[in-house]
Amino acid sequence: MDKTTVKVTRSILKGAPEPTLRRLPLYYRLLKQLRETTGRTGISCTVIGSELKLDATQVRKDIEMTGTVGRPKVGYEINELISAIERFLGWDKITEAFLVGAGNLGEALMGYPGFTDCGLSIVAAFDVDPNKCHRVIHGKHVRHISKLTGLMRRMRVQFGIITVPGEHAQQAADLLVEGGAMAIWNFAPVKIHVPENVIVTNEDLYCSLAVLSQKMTRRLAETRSKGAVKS
Amino acid sequence: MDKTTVKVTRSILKGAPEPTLRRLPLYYRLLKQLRETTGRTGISCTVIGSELKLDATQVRKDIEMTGTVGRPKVGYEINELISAIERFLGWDKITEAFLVGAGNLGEALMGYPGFTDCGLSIVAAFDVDPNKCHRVIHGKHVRHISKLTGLMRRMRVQFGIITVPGEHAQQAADLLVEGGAMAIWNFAPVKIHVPENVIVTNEDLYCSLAVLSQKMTRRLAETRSKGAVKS
DNA sequence: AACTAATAGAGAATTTATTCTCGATATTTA
DNA sequence: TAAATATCGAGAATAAATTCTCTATTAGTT
Repeated sequence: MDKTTVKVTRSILKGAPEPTLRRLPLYYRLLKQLRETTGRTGISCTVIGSELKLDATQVRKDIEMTGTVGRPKVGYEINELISAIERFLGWDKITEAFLVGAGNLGEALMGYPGFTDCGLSIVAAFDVDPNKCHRVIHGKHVRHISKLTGLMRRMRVQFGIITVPGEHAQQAADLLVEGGAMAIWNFAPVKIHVPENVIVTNEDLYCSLAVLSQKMTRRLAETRSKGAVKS
Repeated sequence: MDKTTVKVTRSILKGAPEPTLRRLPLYYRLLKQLRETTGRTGISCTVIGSELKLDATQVRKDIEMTGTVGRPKVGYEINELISAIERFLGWDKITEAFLVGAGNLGEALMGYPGFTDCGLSIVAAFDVDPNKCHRVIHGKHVRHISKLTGLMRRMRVQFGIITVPGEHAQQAADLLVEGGAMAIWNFAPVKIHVPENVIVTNEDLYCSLAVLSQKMTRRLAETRSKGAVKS
């Protein structure tokens, strides 16, 4: 068993570091785009790095996690790399999802292009508001929330997306858990409590905003002091 | 100049580490909630940590960045801590923003509760589609995109939010830059190119999805092998 | 007033992530 | 064919983030 195998095995056992996981989609998108727009079949870390303004070694280590091997002087096969990323992230298999909260955000997600590439298929949406129910948005039915648990069990859907207002997020989570959810993608800006075996990822806008806000604040402080402070 | 002062100064000069910045809003939310629902005035890192399932020392170091000092055996003043976080992130000052793309996602953001707490005020939205213009959503006017640059300069708005489909994101960014944007919050899943002095933060759903997808994939692999593989 | 328990704060130790360096290899060019 | 060059892959070095350990301080308790 060579070194690469060891690393790949570890990546499967312990999972890739989160920073790596968050960069893989960037490579994925770039690769797909290159495949579409240009005719090239190979790519090197150097090029990927300069396109995305990342260190080439970092790109190489990330790619290593997916198990793809390259060739000196040439780089990687674009097609092979794309497949490897899909396989590594589980984007090669279809995951069906229920969405709770058919408001604007929910509707936006239902029409989100490219989720298909990630194997994510939102099969139905649910809402408490009867006015929002019985509609069809982007080809998906919106049903009353009371139907969620039953349908979820029956259809064996294991993935839930929460796009309800914060104050109802916990209820939504409870229903999804009752329906047998294995994972929940929570867009509400609240911490939801679920059993330990349920995976939760929060999409918290305020966390990103904080990063941006502080950068702006520091930039403003710099310009105010006429560039005296260098970072 | 004591040690704390040194650290705070550094946090102003170099900025806090991103992981810290992303955790501060979690504390902020918890503190606000505690202030509203309970009558307590003080809080310790231990409590914050156990509430949010974070290490107490980590919480303490994060708080240290904001310049707040606590008292042994007691902890921190909730009010003081809230203000310190607001000040540190720049959430104590109002930032006016223009939003480009009045689709579902844009509409969702316009109605997002709590942006006010972060000092973020979306003052107007813009769209190419004439059908979407001249409406008022959540009290904000939607205007035609052709008006963006002029209005932005006139009103001295320096913050832009992009919620257009990926294929138009670059155009939107160009307009915002032309209008004098200092910072852009990009919700389109594409890399936008802007001058170096413009701050960009991407809200890329695919990056989060990648983290979640891989966790699910690994979980499925574990259960398939009947728990033989432990992480 | 002494004792106990809880906590902040400082600094060390550890872990994790990123970047650098070098050798091996494949491709292209002279 | 030989030389030059770009790249991967491995490992070392560095940097960043997290966690641990200890001390001093404060509030409550006996």
